[in-house]
Amino acid sequence: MSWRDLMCGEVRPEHVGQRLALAGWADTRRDHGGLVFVDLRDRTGLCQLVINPERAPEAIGVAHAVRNEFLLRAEGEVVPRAPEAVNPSLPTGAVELQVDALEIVSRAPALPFQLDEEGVDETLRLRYRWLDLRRAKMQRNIWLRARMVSTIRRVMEEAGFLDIETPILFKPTPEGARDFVVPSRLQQGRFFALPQSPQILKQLLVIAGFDRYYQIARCFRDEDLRADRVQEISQLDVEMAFPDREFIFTLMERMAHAVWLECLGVELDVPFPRMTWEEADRRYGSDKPDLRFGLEIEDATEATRASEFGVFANAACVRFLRVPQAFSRAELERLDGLAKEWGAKGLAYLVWDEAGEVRSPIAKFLTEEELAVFRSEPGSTVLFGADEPALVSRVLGSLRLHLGRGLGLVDDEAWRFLWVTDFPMFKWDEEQSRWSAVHHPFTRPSPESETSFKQDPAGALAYAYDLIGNGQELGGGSFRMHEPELQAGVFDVLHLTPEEQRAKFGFLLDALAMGAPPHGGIALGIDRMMMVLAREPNLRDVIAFPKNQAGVDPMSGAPSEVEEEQLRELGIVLREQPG
RNA sequence: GGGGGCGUAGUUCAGUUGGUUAGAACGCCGGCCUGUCACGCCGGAGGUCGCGGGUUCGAGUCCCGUCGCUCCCGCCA
Repeated sequence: MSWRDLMCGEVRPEHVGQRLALAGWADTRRDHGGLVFVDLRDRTGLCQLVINPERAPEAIGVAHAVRNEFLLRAEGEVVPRAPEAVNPSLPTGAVELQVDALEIVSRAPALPFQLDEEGVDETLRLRYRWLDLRRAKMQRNIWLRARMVSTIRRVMEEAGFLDIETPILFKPTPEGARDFVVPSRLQQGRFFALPQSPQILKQLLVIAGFDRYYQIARCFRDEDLRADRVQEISQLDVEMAFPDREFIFTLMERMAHAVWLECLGVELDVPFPRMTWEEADRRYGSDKPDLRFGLEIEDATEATRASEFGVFANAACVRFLRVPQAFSRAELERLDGLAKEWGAKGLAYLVWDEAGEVRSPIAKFLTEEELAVFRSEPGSTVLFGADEPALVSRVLGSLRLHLGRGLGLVDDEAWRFLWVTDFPMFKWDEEQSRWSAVHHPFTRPSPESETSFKQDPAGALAYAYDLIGNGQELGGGSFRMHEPELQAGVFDVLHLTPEEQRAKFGFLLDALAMGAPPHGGIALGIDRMMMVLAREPNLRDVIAFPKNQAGVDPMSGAPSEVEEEQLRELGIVLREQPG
């Protein structure tokens, strides 16, 4: 029998009467009335073995040696459990295996942590990842991930996309994240960079005539980590010639629909709604709005233009949130502190108490007409942002998320996807005092901005789109520039000199000049999508062997020092001895 | 680079205002009972309170430093 046949936990009522060989890790062992019971564990749960001394005398001796996490192999017959013995709240089910033969395949010491315990220190879990991965939740997540990837591949192949690999050892990219750098032994003093994304390569593939490319690509960014950010990710990378936005949206919707159906049996509503970046920013204060709850931002800039209250009258933008709770002074002070952390000068508010009366230090500055605009349900609070539009968006958007979660407004059962479109093309980089690309420097301006972006970078829109799921950015894409002059024009705005352009991606400019078709595509983060699908707040729990927040693998100890000989071969001298 | 939280038994945690021999649960070891399943009962082992320094008659507890983990900001085209 194959290993697959052996996996326990798959034993179901329809197997009654069948002879089976099962393998699994012992979860618990109990002796009772001369019988020995062993629970075997695997991904889907537990299966109980019953070892009867009359039926299998040798197996009793073996069973007595069994400890938790011993790997066992048992042969026997699947029998129904006496109805009165079936406790539906217990995981071992309505059938059990009457054992004829039992074998200890592999032994184990007492484990460094208990597999059924929640909240075990993550370093410990990562250090003994092979044990951690045996736990039901991790088994489920890794299985879901495999199904997701296989479904994605199926949908992409059916749509005629060709899976093409691109190099891991490549070249530093211009902007964006820090590169992981790899020294070259054969070319001493020179370095590869690991790709942050196969962006340029996939464009070259389409230019080369592979008009529908996809890849589940590893991407690397040497930036600080977060609960939802790791340095090494997988992304579904897609590019096509003669792109059509409707085609790409429909394809991605079909893909997400198939993944959710295949993995969870859930039917997503497609097509996904769409929203321009401007609308998302205005109504949700975010470019990745979480639509699982309301609490939309409202505008009062015009309504307070002539207000007695100078803060409102003089602000470029006045917006507000109606929160269905009358906050206390202490709560308002905490919120004020948060708003200041996010850059606000302060947080003006109106509290509508249970009697429908207003309580607020600013109420006396507002006219009856103005108050009428903000009148809300008794027992609610109106929170204001009054400043530059970008700042108001950021503060109210952050407040909205904070309050939506804190007040339990988020519908945890919901799946809310949407497309965000019409992003700005450039943003002003204060530190370097120059324009930088919002998306990436190969993103095409929208048709309306194509002729105006050089004169008006601030107003230029990109032919770009993001896919959002439950408030997480799942990925994004754009149409690219197949005209070298247009690409060069964007580089100009980004202040890349012609020399820099040549040095960094002359090969792309050359390719664009040799008969490039219109092209565009999208990239979706597999890990992020898994986080949403599995409803995991931590990306590391959907990755088999993740690194910790310091970028270290507690299991292997990577990154580690190398032999001096290796450094010599690479021509590398360390400035300081580590440690 | 910055801010918050945490660090006590194998694990998860408690530990009062600084005060006797640092506790619980689970796990582990031994025994008993028993168609049991979070089994039950009895017994046992197990601790450099992250590390270093300081204050004090006395520090798990207070102070300083340091290390590690985690969450967040910066950063992540």
